[in-house]
Amino acid sequence: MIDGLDARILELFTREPRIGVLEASRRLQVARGTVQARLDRLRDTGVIASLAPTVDPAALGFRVTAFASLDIRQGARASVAAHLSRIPEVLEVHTITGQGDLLCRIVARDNDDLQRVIDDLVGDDDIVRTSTLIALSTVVAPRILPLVESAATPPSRSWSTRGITPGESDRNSAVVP
Amino acid sequence: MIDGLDARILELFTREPRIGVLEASRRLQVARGTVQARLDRLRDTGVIASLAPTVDPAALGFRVTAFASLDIRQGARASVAAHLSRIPEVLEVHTITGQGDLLCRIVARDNDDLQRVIDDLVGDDDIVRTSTLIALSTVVAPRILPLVESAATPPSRSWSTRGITPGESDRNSAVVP
DNA sequence: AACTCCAGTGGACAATCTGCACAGTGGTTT
DNA sequence: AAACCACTGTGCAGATTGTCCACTGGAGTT
Repeated sequence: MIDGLDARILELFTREPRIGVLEASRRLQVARGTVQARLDRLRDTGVIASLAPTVDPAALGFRVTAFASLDIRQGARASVAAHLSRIPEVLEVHTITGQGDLLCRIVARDNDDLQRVIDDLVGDDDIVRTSTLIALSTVVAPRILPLVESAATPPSRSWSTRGITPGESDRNSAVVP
Repeated sequence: MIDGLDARILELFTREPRIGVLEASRRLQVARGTVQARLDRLRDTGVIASLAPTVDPAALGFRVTAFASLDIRQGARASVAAHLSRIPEVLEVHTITGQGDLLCRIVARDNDDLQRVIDDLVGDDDIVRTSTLIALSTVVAPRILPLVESAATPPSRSWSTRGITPGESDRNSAVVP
């Protein structure tokens, strides 16, 4: 899906988001248009899902993160989903295999507040049982770069054979106006 | 921590990241400097944790998401953490309460590939037991705006009393040069 | 009541960047 | 061989950014 240059672009923009296309092209030793085209394609293909700023719930005062596993009544998935999406502290919900039916990522201001959120959570009669795991500390913070690099493995791809290796940028003769 | 204007700024930049400070100030009916100052402060206070592009693992070919709960040997947390951070498919790890000791968010190319990732995962002898939950579907996609809105305390705060209500922007007389 | 503090306003400036276009090059594919 | 495609280097107009400035008005303080 992506090649080494894409990975380097993603890495650069992840580390220094405000860098801009022009400066990025300088750092990567490629033409500005190339970086621009790559970025456009990365957005078009969905690799770059969003350019939205990442908001830290902790900085908003929600210092507790927890994962709640919910057992729900058969066929009530949709209604439970609607219920959950109405709770702001529910950041993410997945259907999962295993004992539980749903796994929610939730936040709260503190442990007492977490109780309130959980009470909100289980306010739906279609939720049969819940089990909550409180995140005590973050061992590996959310990251994506290692995966990006591992996804870029093949040094060359059909739609991008050149521009991978740094230092070959001025091989073309310049266009004389 | 944040007020209504901050929330509206975050919402605007989340929905339309490429909007720019100038256009944002027009939409929000406030002075450009205000938006700029708010954004600076949101970054300084950590509310905006990052401006990095959000990369979608699925678009990189990692279509399977799973959560792995790991029981680890006493006191081996640090070494296990190091082990986990060496695996690119491990996107996030938390220490948790409850039966397991660690909760990992992992991705893989497909179900077979997930087995490989899990094998990598349990390659550490300090990991005693694992239990994996595969995410079958996303019921509520990762989101933050509802929380932002709920965090936006009453219309006024100590360091931001004005500029909340639209339509009052041109109340001040202009500075005549 | 007078005063200070602070966030917001409207404006101005230079410097920079973006979006877009173009022709030429060279590797790959048909 | 011809077509195709990605990349390069370049140019340009328009827009935006970063950073000043002086002033206004509300809130809290002395």
